[in-house]
Amino acid sequence: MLQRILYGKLRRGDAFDTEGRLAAQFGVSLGTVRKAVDELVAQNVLVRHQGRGTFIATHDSTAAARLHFHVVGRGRTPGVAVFRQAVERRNQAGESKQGKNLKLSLRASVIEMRRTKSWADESIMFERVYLPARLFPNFKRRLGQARPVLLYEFYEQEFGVSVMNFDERIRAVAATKADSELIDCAPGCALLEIERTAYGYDGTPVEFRISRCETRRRYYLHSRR
Amino acid sequence: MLQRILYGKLRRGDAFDTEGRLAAQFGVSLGTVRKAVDELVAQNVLVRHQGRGTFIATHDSTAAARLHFHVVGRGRTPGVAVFRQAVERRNQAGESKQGKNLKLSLRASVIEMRRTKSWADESIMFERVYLPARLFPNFKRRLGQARPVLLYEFYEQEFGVSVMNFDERIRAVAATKADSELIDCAPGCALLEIERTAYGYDGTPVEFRISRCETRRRYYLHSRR
DNA sequence: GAGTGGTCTAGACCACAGC
DNA sequence: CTGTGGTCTAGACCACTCG
Repeated sequence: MLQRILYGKLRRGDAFDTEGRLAAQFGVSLGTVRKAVDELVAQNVLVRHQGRGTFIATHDSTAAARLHFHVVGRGRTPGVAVFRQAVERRNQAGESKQGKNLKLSLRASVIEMRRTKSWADESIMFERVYLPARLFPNFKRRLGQARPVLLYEFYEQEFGVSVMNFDERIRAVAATKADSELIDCAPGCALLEIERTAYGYDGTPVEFRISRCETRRRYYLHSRR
Repeated sequence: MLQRILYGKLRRGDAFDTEGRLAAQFGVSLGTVRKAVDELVAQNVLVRHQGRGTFIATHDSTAAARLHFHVVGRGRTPGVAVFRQAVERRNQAGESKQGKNLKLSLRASVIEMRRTKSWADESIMFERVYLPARLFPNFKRRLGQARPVLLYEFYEQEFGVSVMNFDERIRAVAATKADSELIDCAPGCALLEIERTAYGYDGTPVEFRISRCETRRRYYLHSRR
């Protein structure tokens, strides 16, 4: 019910309607509206601020970043920086793993982005990111020289694409020679491979990403508390 | 508020009080009770069944197992079996990693269990499990010849210890020679190392576990949907 | 049919933010 | 001071389960 409003015109971060107004608009009681809003808050769609109002959640908050950023340093705080970033466009979605994971039709076009991440002068991660071109028009031009670390914030601000959920499939793999040139590790050393599919409001895949990460001084954290 | 009742006498799986009765007992209205119960349901403490009543959640349900079992096969369904299991008791908690993770005092005693898991005739996982002996009296005797696959179900039924939450820290490591004798893989091959701390109702650590897992035909799944 | 949870209503009062 | 969300109340009616 409330999802309809989100699809409409509102941008993330905007104030949402008052609970009282919503009750009137939908012709239901306040308690019912509160329950519906509660559910959307639980799904990180809305954020409440007592005395101020209800707002549409954004990705720039540290809380949201924590939901999507799972590799953390052992001990000291991380100093993340993006090292290298290259963008390419492909028209071959169809049979590839990326196309399947993004649930694209055979000839839909896909944007590919490669980047490495550094952590305190050490190159620790190599990522390949795939996006359905349909959702990200003029991607290369809009990216320009910017090298955003938080991609989801960038997607949201530039394209209105919000990541709500994800699946991650994690494996241990041996570094290839190519890996060892991009990540500070010897060929054959153990790397974490994280394959992620990210989904939007409506459950459509909006990003597919494969990351390889060196984990001698960091780890992937999965917490349920 | 309702936690108090759980600490009391009720066993898991038991029927819980009626919402109406709870409202009367606590001197609050039905709506308030419903909200409180909602929260406990969200935390997997209670389960509602319309028309039957509210029950204390158990670990034997497949849903609960899915919350705690993250390594899944690629494609076909898994046939899990426990291969080997050894129990040992130690009186040295203190300075060890296990002791720290279980937040034990220096001289508290710790139970150690080692086991391997097989999946379709292939040995794929080696686990070391550490338990605070205080919570698991007569562990070795009570285990007897049983080799439970679902340890959490066993903890719950035999000791009344319930796992509610966890942290998992995941790394990629190279198999040692010892690993390769327990897991079907060559020395040096990449393994997933999963370090888990499990917590009870009150947030106390009740189990610490280190697993090494071969991931050529399976992966660790982390899903937020 | 009696008892349970599931959903909803139309109010009340409080805590907090911002002018 | 006004408007917002936060919490609570005391009912109502429905859907489901089980004897």
